[in-house]
Amino acid sequence: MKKIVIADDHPMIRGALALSLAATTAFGKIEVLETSTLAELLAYLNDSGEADLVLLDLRMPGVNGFEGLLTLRARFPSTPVVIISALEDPQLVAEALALGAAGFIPKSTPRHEIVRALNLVAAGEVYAPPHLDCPLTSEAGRVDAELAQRLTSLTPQQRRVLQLLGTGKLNKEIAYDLAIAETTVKAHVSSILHKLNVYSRTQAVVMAGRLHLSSFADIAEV
Amino acid sequence: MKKIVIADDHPMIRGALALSLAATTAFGKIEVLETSTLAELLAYLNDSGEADLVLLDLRMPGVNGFEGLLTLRARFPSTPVVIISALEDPQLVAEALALGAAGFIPKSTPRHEIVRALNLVAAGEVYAPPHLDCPLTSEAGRVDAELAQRLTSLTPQQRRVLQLLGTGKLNKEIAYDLAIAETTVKAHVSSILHKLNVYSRTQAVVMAGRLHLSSFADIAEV
DNA sequence: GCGCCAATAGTACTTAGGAACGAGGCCGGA
DNA sequence: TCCGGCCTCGTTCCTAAGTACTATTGGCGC
Repeated sequence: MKKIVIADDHPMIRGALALSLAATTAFGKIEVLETSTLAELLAYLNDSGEADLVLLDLRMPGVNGFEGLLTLRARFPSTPVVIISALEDPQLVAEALALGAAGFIPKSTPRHEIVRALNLVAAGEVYAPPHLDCPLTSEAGRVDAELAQRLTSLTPQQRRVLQLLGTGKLNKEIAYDLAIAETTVKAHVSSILHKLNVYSRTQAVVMAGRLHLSSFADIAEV
Repeated sequence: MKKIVIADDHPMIRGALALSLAATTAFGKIEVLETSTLAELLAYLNDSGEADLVLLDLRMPGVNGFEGLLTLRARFPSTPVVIISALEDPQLVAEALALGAAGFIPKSTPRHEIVRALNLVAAGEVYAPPHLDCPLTSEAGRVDAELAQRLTSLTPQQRRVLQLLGTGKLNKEIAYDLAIAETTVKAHVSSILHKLNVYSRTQAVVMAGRLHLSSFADIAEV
């Protein structure tokens, strides 16, 4: 019995995805749960242990970018996450996959294709929309792709630290939040700075912040 | 002879605005210049002194949010800046005006209304799209409005410092860039932190970064 | 068992950040 | 003319940040 969680603030989308899941054979017997906020999703995973798959909307109340994906990858590294999104910017897809998403399914994808995608993911493969031309080499996304590359080189705990860094917290506060010593936080921060090739926490925050939102800003203008 | 600069990366828009300017009587005799990048605009203003009006597109290559407006307000506080934008989110308008824009003209505005808006601005008034309902009280924009309010309380030099802070620069680097002593930079940073009601440069950067991009992210999802 | 790596944590050290003073110059408004 | 705000710069002091080591633990693959 596989546990699959759908996280999307739009009930209609959740319903459609649940239908597609029901039509997917590769998972065998499945149990589908739905949540409408990131907090709800995290609370559930914390209580009931890791799920076997998470379908995550990129845009949820209170979470604009890849924060949700990053959080999930950090706290539950072994749980595959498929990104669901109304947007299908190649750069966005590239970043999502670089950040460890197991797939990227635009909401405009036809049902049968969604089923095919889910079967792929169930088999451990990575799914990307086929009509997007080689996303990783798109010229505009090169910088972000490299940035995403660097972010993926972070360990789960380091991602947690980076996330808290992004809220402007002090090392001491981060240590308290993660229940570890401040020296350990410093060790993580040093490692993060090296991996991101910057020399101050502020620069690290700027880089991370860019990834969270830049993709949206770039396509906001019609 | 009034000097007016149009900054927009789209030639068609520039042309349309130039036409509207030609039909505007309140400025008297005018000289219209066009630039397609923010850097070009700044270079021109640096060389030839302040203009009498700048029409600035919100979305230019390399500048996603209010960075251009902030920069202009910081370096040339007495030059009125009218924001041109394809977007007309009330919150966006509120923020732009709070940041000192002399007006906000959506690209969908009909020609005669643009002329009316420019006449208003020429008379020292502030123009906002009339069909947007009391932008400053929109519930979702309250936080950002307050934030914008705080940012406007910064002095021009402090805005310059904040902008450099936003790139992750050290105090020493900021001092070098602005050709002032590091102690002076520290004084500015301290003042900025007080005004923004935060206690570290990183938090200040996060706040500023939120304003630059949040509006775009909030409306990116259709 | 052995080696690798993430995570933890410690010590010692240097530098950056920031607060809290004071103080002088400049400029525009009352 | 005086006052106040902005910008400048200095001193002193404390804390936060970051580096450079070392070391232990536990998991995971060979």
